[in-house]
Amino acid sequence: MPELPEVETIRVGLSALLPGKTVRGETHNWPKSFPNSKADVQRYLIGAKVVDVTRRGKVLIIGLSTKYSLVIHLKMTGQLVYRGKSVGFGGGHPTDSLVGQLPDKSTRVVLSLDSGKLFFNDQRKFGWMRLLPTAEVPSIDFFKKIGPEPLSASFTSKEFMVRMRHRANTSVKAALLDQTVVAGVGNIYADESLYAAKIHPATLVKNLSDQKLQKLLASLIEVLTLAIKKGGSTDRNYVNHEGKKGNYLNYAKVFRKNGQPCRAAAQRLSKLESRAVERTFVLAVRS
DNA sequence: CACTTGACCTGTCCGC
DNA sequence: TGCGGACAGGTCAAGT
Repeated sequence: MPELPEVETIRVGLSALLPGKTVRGETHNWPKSFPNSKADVQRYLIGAKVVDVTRRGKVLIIGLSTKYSLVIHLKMTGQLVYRGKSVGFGGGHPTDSLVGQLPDKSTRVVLSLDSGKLFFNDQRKFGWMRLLPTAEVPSIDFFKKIGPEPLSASFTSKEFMVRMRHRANTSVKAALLDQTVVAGVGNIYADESLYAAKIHPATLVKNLSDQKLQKLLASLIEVLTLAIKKGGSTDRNYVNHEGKKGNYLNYAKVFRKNGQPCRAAAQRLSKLESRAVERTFVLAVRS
């Protein structure tokens, strides 16, 4: 679930907390969540200072003074929650938090730092965190094939169109979800940007005009920017570095609105007509 | 190369 | 109430 806006929210939060702090310990209870050897942990993680926290697509990268990095993919249900020692490891405010006392039963990895602990929770165990030499990070398979950052100033609509056209025979939604086309888009922001651009998700890319694709990119940028501003989306699982939910779904127009009347249609159509549009709308929400 | 499918996992919900 | 199955949806490996 964590897509670009959610991972970016965590990145900003951890950037304010971790740099300069030293890692004192690491424990994990599910090997796939942290596959490195004990020897590597001793050599490159314990005693290392956090240098920076960066992001590429949906992947978070914690740079270390040992010239190794912790590369983290939250996949569907991953959470990265920091609790300072002064605060203790108890839960957050009940209304805006989804996590209580930590560690909990979904905690897979705990990093101890001088100032507190970083908890990697992952209900479904799809996510992972691994130590890699910083210089090798860009050359792992995932990063070698990944597309450009949609919010980067150097990303042009021309490049977007070229990449989309390579997926001529797939649905436009499948193309948007393909990380080698554009980095960081998942289900929520694909649905929202397609709706904003008035494109049915099942439309084949080859049947979209250049103009439509340009509109789609503009919508995507708009949607992602607002989502970051609202701290990301919490559907069921996502929380930020403080364990708090995101607010974007209050602004979402279609994601998880299956069966509800179409707002755009309700504004300008008679009851009879809007009923027909509602059916189309429900179709459009399904992936 | 373009595209599809199955595997990886657990918690939740729905029908019987 | 308990129990099985569908579903949730991001990647990767292996398939056509």
